[in-house]
Amino acid sequence: MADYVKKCPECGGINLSWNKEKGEVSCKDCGLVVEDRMIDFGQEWREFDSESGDKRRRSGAPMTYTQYDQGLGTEVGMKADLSRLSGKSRNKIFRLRKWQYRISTAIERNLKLALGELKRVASYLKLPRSVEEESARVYTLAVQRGLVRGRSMESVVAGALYAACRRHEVPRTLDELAEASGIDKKEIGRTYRFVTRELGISILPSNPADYIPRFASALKLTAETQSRSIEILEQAQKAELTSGRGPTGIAAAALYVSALIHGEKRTQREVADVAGVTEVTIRNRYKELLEKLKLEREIKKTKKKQRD
DNA sequence: AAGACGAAAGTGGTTGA
DNA sequence: TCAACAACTTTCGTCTT
Repeated sequence: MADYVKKCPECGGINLSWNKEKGEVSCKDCGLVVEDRMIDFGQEWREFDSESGDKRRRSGAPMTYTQYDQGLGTEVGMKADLSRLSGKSRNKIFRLRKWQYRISTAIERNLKLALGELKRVASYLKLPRSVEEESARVYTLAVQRGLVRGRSMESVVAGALYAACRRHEVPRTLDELAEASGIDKKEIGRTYRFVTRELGISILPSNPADYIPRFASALKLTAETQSRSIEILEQAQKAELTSGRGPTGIAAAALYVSALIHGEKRTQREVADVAGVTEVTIRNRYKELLEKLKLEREIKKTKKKQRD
C-alpha cells in the first residue's frame, strides 16, 4: 500500500493531483509539475462525444489514427464481374485500378513517414496521447485532401500538432513546436492556419491560464503564486486587458506580478525566457496590470516585509 | 553591476478599401 | 492587391537597487 502513494520529490507532500486532460501530475502543495509524461489511459474516442459539433461523432469500434491505415482502404471494382464488360470500359476499369493503387500507396507511404515524425515530435514535447491522436487525425485528413502538396511533410505535421494542442487546451508555443520539429516558426504558423482553414477546424483562442502551470513549474514558483496569478488573469479578463494580446505575454506578466506579491521575485528576463516573449512585452503587460488592478499596494507590502 | 524602465525603429500578420 | 494598423521584438540609453 505504501508505494502506491506517490510523493512529491520537491516538498515531500502527498497531495498530488492528476490532470488527465493535460497528462500532467502536479503537486498541490508546491505547484511542481511532477510528471508530465503520464499516458492518458482514458478512452480518447469518447472525448469526441462531448464535443459540441456532431460532425465529430463516430460510431463503431474505436479507431486509431496513429496507424497509417485504419483498415478502410478502397479498391476499385475488384469484385465486379469484369467478364461482362468488354473493350473500352474494361480498359477503363483497369486504368482506374492502377491509379487507385498508385494513389493509395503514395498516401500510405507518406502517412507512414509522417506519423513516425509526428510521434517523434510529440514524445519530444511530452504531449499526451490524446493530442497525438488528434494531430494524427488532422494530418490524415490533410493528406487525403491533398493539402500537403507544395508544402513539406514536416511542416504539416508540426501544424497538425499545434492545432491539436490548441484544441485540447494543452498549448505549446510556436517556438516550442519549432524547436522540437526543426521547422521555422513562421512556416508552422502558415501551415497551421492553412490546414485549419481548409479542414474547417475551429480553434478557440487559447487561454492564458493554460500556460500558467508549465511556466510556474519551470520557474519553481509555489502553488500560492500560481493560483494567485490565475486570479489576476481572471481580473484582467474582466478588465478587458486580454483581448488582442498574445496569451503568453499576459500569462507571463501575471506570473511575474504574482511572484512579486508572494516575495518570490524572479527577474523579467527569467520569466520572459520560459514564456518565450521579451522583457519589453512583460513590462507592457505588467504596467497595464498595475494600472487597472491596483496591485501596487500589495507589492509594496511584501517589499516592506522583506526588509525586516 | 545587474536589473528595470522606456523610447524608437523594425517585423510579420490582419483588416478593410 | 495594397496600405494602414496593432501587437510584438530588437536595440539601446538611462535610472534604480
